[in-house]
Amino acid sequence: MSDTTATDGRVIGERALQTRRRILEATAALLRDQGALDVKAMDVAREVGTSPATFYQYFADVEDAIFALALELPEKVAPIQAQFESDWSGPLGLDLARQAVSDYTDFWDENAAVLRVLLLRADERDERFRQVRRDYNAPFMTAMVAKVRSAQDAGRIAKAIDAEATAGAMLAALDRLPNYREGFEKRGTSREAMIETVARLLHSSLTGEPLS
Amino acid sequence: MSDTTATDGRVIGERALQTRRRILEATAALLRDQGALDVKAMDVAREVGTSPATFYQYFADVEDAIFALALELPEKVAPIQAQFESDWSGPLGLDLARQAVSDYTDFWDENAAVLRVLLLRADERDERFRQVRRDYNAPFMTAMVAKVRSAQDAGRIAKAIDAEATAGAMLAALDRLPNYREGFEKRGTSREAMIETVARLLHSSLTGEPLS
DNA sequence: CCCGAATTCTGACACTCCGTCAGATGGGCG
DNA sequence: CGCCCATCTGACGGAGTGTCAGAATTCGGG
Repeated sequence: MSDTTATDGRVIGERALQTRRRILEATAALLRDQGALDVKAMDVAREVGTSPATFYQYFADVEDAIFALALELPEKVAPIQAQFESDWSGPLGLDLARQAVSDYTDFWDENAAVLRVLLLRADERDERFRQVRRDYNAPFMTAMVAKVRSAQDAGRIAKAIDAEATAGAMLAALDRLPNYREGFEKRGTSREAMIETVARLLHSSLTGEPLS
Repeated sequence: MSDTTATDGRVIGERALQTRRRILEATAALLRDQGALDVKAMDVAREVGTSPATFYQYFADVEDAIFALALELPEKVAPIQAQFESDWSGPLGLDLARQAVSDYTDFWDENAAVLRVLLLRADERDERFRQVRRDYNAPFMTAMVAKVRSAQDAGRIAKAIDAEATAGAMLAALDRLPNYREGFEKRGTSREAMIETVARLLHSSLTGEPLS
């Protein structure tokens, strides 16, 4: 694990680490409140109560600070990824799926602002955000692909189905649906109903067991 | 249908409409090439070969120009939405689903840059982008919800499934997967395989017919 | 064809933000 | 206490933002 450095490359000490951390927190807060297009380096500096020059001591620009926040996501999401590795076939499978979907939804709610930028910049083909997205997605994908493959071996899912594409589609649903939650709730679909449904879709699509 | 106006509210004529159009095209091009966070009003003006002041005559800022581009999407996507309204049950259903998924994927590939900002700003709770997202999504949602409901009435999908959430999950897959295409192709999943798989997932989840 | 009025465009400006220094500050250690 | 080095910042040139007043262009009527 490499040490944290300033923009000029030098390894930084304890006081600087704290400053850097405060800058990251302020960036995250502004991202939540104002959206990705409106966060200015100068706003962050003001929020932290420091000079703009200090911001540039630690980050090349605002995007670079958001990138640093994105780097912290794979680690935070690891326990949830682990839940996707258990065996979801059999009578308890749906319960496991439900728990996994619920936890992943919570995770999204807490980290939505950073996740949105991560996905946006990766979609826009920025190589370093892509790398983080890969690290973030890979454990989900691997686990879900394995489920589909084993359902295919058991003859419960057609061979014409592509395991990777199926896993990708399920991850897509998990990543976009939290963003639609508010709209759903306005139209009478509760959080619980959403989780229940997505869990069943996931469970059915990954294990090949019928939608009931 | 209301007339197009300048930022000061006056209705504009033919020459101005053309200028506005050129500004929009330049904005779309820069959005594709540089990503949402990097488009400057001045870049757009340079690209069009006009003074920055002209840009501000038609749009309050860059986001406003992107919003104008987003406003054109619902109309462009209408023919594809119509494809979701046909009956997908029976032996031809899967073919119809395949065609719909293929066309929607093409649409995404052509309009990805604007769609990404539309979704981002709507996710970030910007009210006017939300309104456009609603207009854009509603026909898809209505059509897909109807399919699920009728499959539920026929007993092929459990009542515990929420029709809206199912439709939302499928739309989520359709909206995010084009962004993963490149990564999939690098790992050996062709565009055709992806469309085939998503079509089957859609077909199965919306009609309740087995995944084979 | 020319003129005046309406429309469209832009130079110029004040302001804010960006990004980089050289040098000031300050906390820990001998 | 005083030195040293990590850390911070004032100050600056450059770029982007957003707004005018007035210049340029178009167009209809005479």
